[in-house]
Amino acid sequence: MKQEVPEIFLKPYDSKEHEEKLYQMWEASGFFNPDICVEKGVTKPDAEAFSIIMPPPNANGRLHAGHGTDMTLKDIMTRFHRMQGKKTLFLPGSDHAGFETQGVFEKKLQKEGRSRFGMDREELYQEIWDFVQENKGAMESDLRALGVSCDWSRNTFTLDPEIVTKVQETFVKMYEDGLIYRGRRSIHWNPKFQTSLSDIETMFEDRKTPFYYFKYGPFTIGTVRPETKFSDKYVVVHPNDKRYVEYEHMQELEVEWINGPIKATVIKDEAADMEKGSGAMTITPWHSAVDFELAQKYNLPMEQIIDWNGKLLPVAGEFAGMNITVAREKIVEKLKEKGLLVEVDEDYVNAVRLCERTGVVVEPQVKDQWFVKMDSFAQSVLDQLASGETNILTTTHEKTLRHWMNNSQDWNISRQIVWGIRIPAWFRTIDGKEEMTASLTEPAGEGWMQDEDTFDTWFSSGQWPVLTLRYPDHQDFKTFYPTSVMETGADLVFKWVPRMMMFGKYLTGKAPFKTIYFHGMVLDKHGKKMSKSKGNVLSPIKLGEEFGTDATRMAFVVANPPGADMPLSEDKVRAYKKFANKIWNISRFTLDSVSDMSHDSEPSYSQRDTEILASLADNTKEITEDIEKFRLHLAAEKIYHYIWHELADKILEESKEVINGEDVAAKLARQHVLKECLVTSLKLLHPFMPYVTEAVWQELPKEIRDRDILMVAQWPKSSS
RNA sequence: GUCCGGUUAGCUCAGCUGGUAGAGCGCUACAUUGACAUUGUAGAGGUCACAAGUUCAAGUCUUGUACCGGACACCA
Repeated sequence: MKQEVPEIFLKPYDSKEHEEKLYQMWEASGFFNPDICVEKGVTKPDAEAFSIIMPPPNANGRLHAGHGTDMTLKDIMTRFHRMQGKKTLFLPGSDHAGFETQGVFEKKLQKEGRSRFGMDREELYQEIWDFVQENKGAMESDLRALGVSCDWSRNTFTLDPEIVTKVQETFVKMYEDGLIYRGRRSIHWNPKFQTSLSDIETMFEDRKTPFYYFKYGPFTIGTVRPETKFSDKYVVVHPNDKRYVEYEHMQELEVEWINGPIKATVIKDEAADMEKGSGAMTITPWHSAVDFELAQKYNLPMEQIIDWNGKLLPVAGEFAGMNITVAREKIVEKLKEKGLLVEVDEDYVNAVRLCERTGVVVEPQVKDQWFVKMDSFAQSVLDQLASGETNILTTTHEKTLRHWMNNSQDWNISRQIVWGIRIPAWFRTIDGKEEMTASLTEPAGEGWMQDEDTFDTWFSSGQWPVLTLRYPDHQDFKTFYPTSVMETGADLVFKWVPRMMMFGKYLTGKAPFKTIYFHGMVLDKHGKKMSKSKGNVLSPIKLGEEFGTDATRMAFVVANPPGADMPLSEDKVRAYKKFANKIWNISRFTLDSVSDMSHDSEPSYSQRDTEILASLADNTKEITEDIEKFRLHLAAEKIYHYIWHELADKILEESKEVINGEDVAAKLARQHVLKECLVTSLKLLHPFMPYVTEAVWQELPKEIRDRDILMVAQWPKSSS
């Protein structure tokens, strides 16, 4: 009985016609959820687990090319393992992205002529919450458009009440375990956004800054920051510096300085670099991390010169109240008038520390903050790598991470912003004595005030695998922890990844993931960084609309090995759009060729038939292995190559003769072969190009498909 | 300064455990009522930076050279 080939195949594949419908079908089927897969019998109850956690995309923006790679790679692995019959969970979530979001929101306020200062804490929080909810919805619809097969029923937000409580509990536990301390230390201060930052939230930028040499008593000192020098009462020289042998350690001298004579003390310490300038420097402990350490070493007094807004304090005398950028020139002018300016190096290039998110110049300040002791945690991360409990696919990133862990600093986790999880610490002063404690609820007794600060965003996202799987009691935690793979951007190698490793091990005793897969950055077709200002940004959503999501996904994975940056061009995406259409036409041809085939008859294969099936099995084996071993870029290329240059170019071409020939037995055998090639190819390609393969699958006669939905069909066996 | 990379077709890049090289774009020719104009088919194009070594065999492993680049650190 001849079956008509569905009409839909008569025109080229139109992604727009299918994608949304198919996603809705998948979602409605419930098969994104591993529990439902078990319930409905597509996964065995005792099947092995495969789990992957979505790095929470920030809830303040849309999906960009980086996310495109990220989500595509994860979804490929998810779909593959699901088809292999594993209990497969891809768990979605989003991150409140503390300071970053508040920064974005404050810019919005600025545009509206408003400011967060003076706003009520609750009111501000609520406004940001609403702002984020909107963006969060947009982000989630972007993920759906990309065909991401994650389990939306488990969608988690870092500010869900349950998560907030868990994060606070971790703080209390760490406080009680002595892993967190309150310290008065030199921190990075963002004067515009009024918060402290951790090292990794800052970056350096080379700027041409005049380098001034001033006369300081008998010394010549060099500086790029005269505005901090008002109360510099200590001059440091190297103990071996022959120029200064006549001065002794702690010797006092009277020197003429900015606002008149002061008493200066000589410090001899190896921190002074004899090669640099005159070899003598004065120190400003409050506004320099290096100076701060020296001051601590010798127990020197510290004085704040610049206030929290970047203006000079009364210690600056006539310059008090001035913004430091304005004050600098005036101070230099005054020193020049006093004859204390020796020389100016106008070509000096200085590395200025900036806030990574906002570009604001960061001011070192001394402040009481919460710090995580990193020694034991850094060791824990190193141990996880050394023992092989966690394996990083790319050795170069493993080296980077090791290097970072061997040089880790204590981590400042307090932020002076409201958008985040409030630190559950309490302070009070009783009889002039300060007390503090950590507790989820207000401690007993009078006068306790909760810390106003919130956690650094990485403090919560660092616990993500543990939090999303509902440690410690939930069944998800028992089934899916440790997660199988952490696939994320290489830029997170020392931001997010080690924090998850330290928290995961600390809280559960087990590393949070077995394998770490880093992908690189998506660059433009010339290998340049994508940026809005250059106008070379490619949006995965727009590419999907123009060329189809399948084509976009293929472009993100082919020739994109772990760890390396990848240039992306529209041409590349367009090429895979052609491929989607090729699948469409192969399917049409095959369905037409097998339309009068008898499915229950036993074929008698020719030698060539056997060869074709053997080659199919070989390809299946290689592609399966490539995916299992995280060589997704090779698997994608192989399936592409097989379908186009073997199946279409050779097998289909040579089959025309057999199908149209007189030999009924040979025709029947070849029909079985073609059917097998099509079904297997669709399955192999499905993780990469889910839409077009599913669209074809839905048109296949029931006799030749093992499940109604390709997404949960059984992965082909590689041995024939 | 410390630590990492890279050098393969005109361009941008793949190439897993060593077996004389691949993709996309570009280029050339042919093909349009028989799966495919949202094109297809065929083809040209590479002493795999250089040198030495290991090996029966090196783009692939080792060492060195040259030239590019990245990350981190540094505000005297």
